[in-house]
Amino acid sequence: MNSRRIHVIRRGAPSQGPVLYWMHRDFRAADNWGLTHARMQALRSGQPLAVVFCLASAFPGATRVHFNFLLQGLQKTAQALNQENIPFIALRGEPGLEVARFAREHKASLVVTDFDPLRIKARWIEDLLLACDQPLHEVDSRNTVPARIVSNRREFMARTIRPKITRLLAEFLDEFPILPVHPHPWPTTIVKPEFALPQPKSGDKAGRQALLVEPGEHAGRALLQKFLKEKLPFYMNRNDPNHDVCSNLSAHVHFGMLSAQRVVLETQRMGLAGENVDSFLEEIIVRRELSDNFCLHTPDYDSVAGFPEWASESLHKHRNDPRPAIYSAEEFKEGKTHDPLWNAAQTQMLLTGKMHGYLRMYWAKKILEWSPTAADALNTAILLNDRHSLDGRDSNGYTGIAWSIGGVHDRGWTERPIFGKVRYMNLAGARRKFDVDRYVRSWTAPRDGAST
DNA sequence: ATCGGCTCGCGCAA
DNA sequence: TGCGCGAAGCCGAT
Repeated sequence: MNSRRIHVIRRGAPSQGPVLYWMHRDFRAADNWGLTHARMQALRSGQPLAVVFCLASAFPGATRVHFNFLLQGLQKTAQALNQENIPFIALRGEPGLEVARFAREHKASLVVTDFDPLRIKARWIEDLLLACDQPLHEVDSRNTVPARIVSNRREFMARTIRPKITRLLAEFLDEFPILPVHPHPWPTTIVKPEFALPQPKSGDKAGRQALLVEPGEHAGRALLQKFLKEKLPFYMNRNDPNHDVCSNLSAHVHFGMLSAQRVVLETQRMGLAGENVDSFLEEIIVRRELSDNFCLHTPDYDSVAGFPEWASESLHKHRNDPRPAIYSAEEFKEGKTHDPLWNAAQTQMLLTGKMHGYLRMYWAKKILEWSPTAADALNTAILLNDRHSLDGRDSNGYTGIAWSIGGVHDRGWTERPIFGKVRYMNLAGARRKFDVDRYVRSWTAPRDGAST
């Protein structure tokens, strides 16, 4: 495999001892460069290999629905690893500390882990570095071209990162190697991981509906096949939420149950081409890379401090503009605004764990319009998305919301109240693009006590 | 239905 | 230094 995918965080003299792969972003056994690197190192040194996962006791914003999706997927991943003679070890607690403890106890010679630009992951990795002496390698399995290779600074917009990615695609869009079943068995008995899966309470619509999505890496590949065959030909309708043409892959991709690189390879293998394919590849390659680039090079990726200068100034200038309405966090959450389209989008997210791509922009921009300040709006949007979207707590989410509210990766537009020069969107625009009333009818929450 | 203006700054050509 | 152009638009003129 291309050694440029490997970012050495801590070097170490070669030593005898098992290799650990600490999985915390790319939750899959297949198409995983981090696991591939760990396996190849263990093969080379003739050592056993284990995959270690630690269930964080506290993961801000995550809910039972998220944990269910993750843990059900991990059961499949553990089975797949078992076929490869690689044990899957589930720990619980503070991830960096627990993985370090495990590495010390088993005298590991190397720890390999996933790349992730979010702050919480940087803290976990710092914890691990302080709590053990093992060398640590980080591998970017989330992006086709590793984020650290694409660019070493914050990119201005998609236009500036696109040529940098395109130049490197020939080098990094390669097939994942097939490796032998691992020949060196783990020396000690592994307690089979037991995930206590909290079941949705009866009457918990959100929990039930979100779980109708089949989790796991096999399900992710099946969804991909279905999308490429049945929906991609109609992808020109992607901005119409009444059309079921979106990939619906974001939850699987967010949890790393499906590799973005596999998506690209599979699209190519099927010989697909044309405008629809170009649009889809732009999303799965360029926009994803841009999101990781934004979070990697913007410490305040979830704060107004991360907004570009022109947008911050403009929003500040309009901070005292009268708002047509101000809603509390609770009113937003319950979908109790005056705008039926906004309420419908919010309801769709609450019930299914996802929101249509076009509506995400509209939804976030209206939160800006109906909040006391841009900072309040950003907090509200991030809180709701992290908590209720299955693909929340992802660089994509922080970047998309920063685009909507703070003009990140966008340019200025006609100055107007509240928004200043940040791009404005309204109901009239939505009506021009699709049948708003039809969408609203399909996602109007039934009132309590109403018959169905 | 379609067009131009709004508005900013990067990256490239010169 | 000048110029083209961009992550999803709006609005008024024609």
